[in-house]
Amino acid sequence: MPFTNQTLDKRSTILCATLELLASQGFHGFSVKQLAQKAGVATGTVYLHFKDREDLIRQLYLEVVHEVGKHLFVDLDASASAEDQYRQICRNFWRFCLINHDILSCKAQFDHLPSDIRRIQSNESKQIILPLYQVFAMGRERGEIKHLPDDVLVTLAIEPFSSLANKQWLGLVNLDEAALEQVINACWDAIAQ
Amino acid sequence: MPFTNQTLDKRSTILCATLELLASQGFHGFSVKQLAQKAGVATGTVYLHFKDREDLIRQLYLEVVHEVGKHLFVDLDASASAEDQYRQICRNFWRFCLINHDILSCKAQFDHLPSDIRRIQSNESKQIILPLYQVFAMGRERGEIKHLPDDVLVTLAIEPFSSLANKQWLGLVNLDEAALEQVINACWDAIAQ
DNA sequence: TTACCATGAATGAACGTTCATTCATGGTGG
DNA sequence: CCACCATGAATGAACGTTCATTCATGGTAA
Repeated sequence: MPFTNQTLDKRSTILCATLELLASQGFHGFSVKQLAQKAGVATGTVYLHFKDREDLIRQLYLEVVHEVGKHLFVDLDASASAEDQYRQICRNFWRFCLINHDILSCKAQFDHLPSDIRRIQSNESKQIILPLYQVFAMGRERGEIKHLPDDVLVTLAIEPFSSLANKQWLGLVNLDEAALEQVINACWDAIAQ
Repeated sequence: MPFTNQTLDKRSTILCATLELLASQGFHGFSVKQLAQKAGVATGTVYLHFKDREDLIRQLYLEVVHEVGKHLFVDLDASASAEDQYRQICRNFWRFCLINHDILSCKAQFDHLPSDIRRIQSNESKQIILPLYQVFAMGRERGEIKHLPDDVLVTLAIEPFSSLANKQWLGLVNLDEAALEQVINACWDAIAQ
């Protein structure tokens, strides 16, 4: 269980500190020396667990993606309608983004890196959100969801929540439960047939 | 006229090279020496026009925001309905994102920096898209647009296009004119009352 | 000649990475 | 039960490199 600061093995401790440092200092302000200090280990220790700086960051990204995936599909009723399943995913994602802002911040930085230097295969994250695509497929088949490519549907129906969670963190918006449901309605309107 | 590689004054030449370098190498891979090489000037010349690295980058961001604003509202008929004006803005934004991918890439990197190190006031970008807020206000008054905060409307109705343009650049989607209109319809559905 | 822009070698700080060394640990022979 | 040793995780000083920034110098237009 990464990303909780209890007694962890060294590897998780280092990954956890990397997450916090990247989320607060950004890619550019991140240094291995600072990381070691934050993690409470020697600089050399980092290199016992990770090949180099790039390996460390790549492995963090994998953890981040898995962490998101782990929370997206909880309490999902596979027999429910596409709309109901989608709405539950939205609530899960929103709650996750609010609680784990560090993860959200890191993921946003990764995802908006120039494609030239982003060595991480996005296949990983595609794999993770497969259940979402199944919900979309079901909705399309039953004529409840517009016939748009999965990538477009994700943009219209999922990404707004991470953007809004970030704005909420910045204090630009403040969505309570009721407002969240309004936004979910709006997003459903966007993809509903 | 920045961002075009014709005979420019030194300042614009440097800003232009900064844009290209940031868009391709990212924040972390960017160095002043490399910039000087790309711009065809000596490293010292950079410091004749900009106080330091941070000043250079901050000024680039201002240029980027202005450039976006300059293209968002062209061919806009102020007497048209909120929906028609919104649709025109979407087309403008989409076309701009496709043509100026470097600017899009830079802006995305800026906008997803951790708030702690992002010294740039977002007041600037708020000011730039004021006409958009007026369209939203009009739509809300006439009961054509949902009663949601401006920031939420921007997320639902504008941001998807930059996200999709980026995906198009990555080859994940490929929207022709007809598909674009479908997406505009979907976004309008999201914000329409 | 003068004023000024442009240059790029020089500088010291900071970077990622390495590696000789330390030391808490657990197994083993007496 | 003790004394001894082998182990390898952890350390952090040191290394070579690269960074942002400076400034004495050279070139050019007026």
